[in-house]
Amino acid sequence: MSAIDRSLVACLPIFAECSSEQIDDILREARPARFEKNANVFEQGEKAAHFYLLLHGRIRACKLTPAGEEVVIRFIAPGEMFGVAMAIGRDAYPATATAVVDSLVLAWPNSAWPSLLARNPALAVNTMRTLGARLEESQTRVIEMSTEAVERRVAHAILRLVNQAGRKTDDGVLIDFPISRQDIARMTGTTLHTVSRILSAWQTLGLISSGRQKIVVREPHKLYLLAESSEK
Amino acid sequence: MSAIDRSLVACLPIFAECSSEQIDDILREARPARFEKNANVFEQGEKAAHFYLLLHGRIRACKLTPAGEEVVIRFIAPGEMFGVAMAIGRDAYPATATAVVDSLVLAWPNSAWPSLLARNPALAVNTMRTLGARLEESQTRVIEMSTEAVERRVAHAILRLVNQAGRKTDDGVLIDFPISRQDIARMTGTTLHTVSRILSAWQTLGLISSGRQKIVVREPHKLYLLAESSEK
DNA sequence: CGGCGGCTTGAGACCACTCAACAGTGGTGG
DNA sequence: CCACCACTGTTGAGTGGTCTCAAGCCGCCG
Repeated sequence: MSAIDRSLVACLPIFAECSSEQIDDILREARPARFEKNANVFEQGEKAAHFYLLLHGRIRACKLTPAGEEVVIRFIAPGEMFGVAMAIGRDAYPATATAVVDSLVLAWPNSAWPSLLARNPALAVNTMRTLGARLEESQTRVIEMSTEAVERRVAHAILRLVNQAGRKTDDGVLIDFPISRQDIARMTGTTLHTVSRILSAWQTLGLISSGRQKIVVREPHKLYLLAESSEK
Repeated sequence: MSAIDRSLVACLPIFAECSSEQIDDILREARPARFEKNANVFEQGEKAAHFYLLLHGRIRACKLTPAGEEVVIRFIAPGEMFGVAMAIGRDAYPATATAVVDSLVLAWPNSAWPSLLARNPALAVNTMRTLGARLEESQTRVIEMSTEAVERRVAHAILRLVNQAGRKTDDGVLIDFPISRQDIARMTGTTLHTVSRILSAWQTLGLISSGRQKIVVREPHKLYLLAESSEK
């Protein structure tokens, strides 16, 4: 079991600098779990009992505002850790994690964290890097929302999705999981109506082609120019 | 020298769980430095050579967008670490750090980081908590900018400043460092004109009193209600 | 085949931005 | 010590991008 797992995860950045023995050691305490599409791995506010590594599938991390609106924090790709409340000193999950397609995860009990950390110093370094990368992405979003109009924000969000989940096809780059106008609206701080209008306009221009929960970017470079150009 | 320093920093959360010997050990590699008001401790994009702890004063962390606009990431209070590019695996500073009042910092060479970490496991844990707290604050800002109108965002920003830098006075709670309308605009993604109008309105209502680079919150509770109330 | 969830599109209203002019404040140098 | 200037803040008018409200379409699944 753990031999199979190791081959799946050994090359992940989170285990960089770890020896095979250390990785086996870490994996020994993990249990695999499957979650169906639309199932929650955990919910915001729930007491954190485990932390996770996504092996296969796609997870959406979502926060609920006091007013009841939902904001998409990020989409989690295979190979990423998530639900690491323990690492940042919290005892409840700060967001809700939902499988957007059938997903396979590894789950560690929180109690395993301190000893894993003590035995594997590289894990701490890698976790700090991961947190740093997420912090930068979050700050990038703050900056975009501070300075950019809606169309540019949507363009940046879609380009980010292309980087994280793009799959080349004959027509262009497909975002390789179901994503709705509403999802994009909740990532960019706008409404599904405005997103729909923008995507329709782009479709007319030939930049993308899209359908029900599906987006194919036909002209990534032109979309990039639209996202970065300072005029207009 | 290091004995003096230790008494200043021993109670900081970043050194929680560290023994006196460990703290002395950490401080031995640090050098104090002073920065005058408006001086930059470091600039965005500059190669990171040191990481810092603010002992006294106030630092503003600011990011410049490709289009040349500035966004205020945060204000750093005494006792906080900053410029920890090394910890998150970057070799350049991601933002510019400017002293908003005359400030005193401790500076460590980046080369000290790995050995400090190796010798003080608690430092890694505390750094992860710090990063986690910043990540949450950044995400909170994303959520506010996604879902709230400008007036509420300004209210939240000012309440945050009250928590971080509030000083009780006869008139109310003073934000204890010079802060302009422009600063608030760059924290909330709006313009100094709009901030000025909002603060003028609040002044008329008696919620605050303000002047040149000065804000006193007279009615924190009413401001809180304004920030949270779902109607309007 | 019916219903539901996702998507599209139009019309109107309004918040916040832009542009513009001016007033207070504090620091500086003659 | 006063005059000047740079910086900060105030306020008005007009505009436009985005939201809200509303209606209807499409495609999938039960």
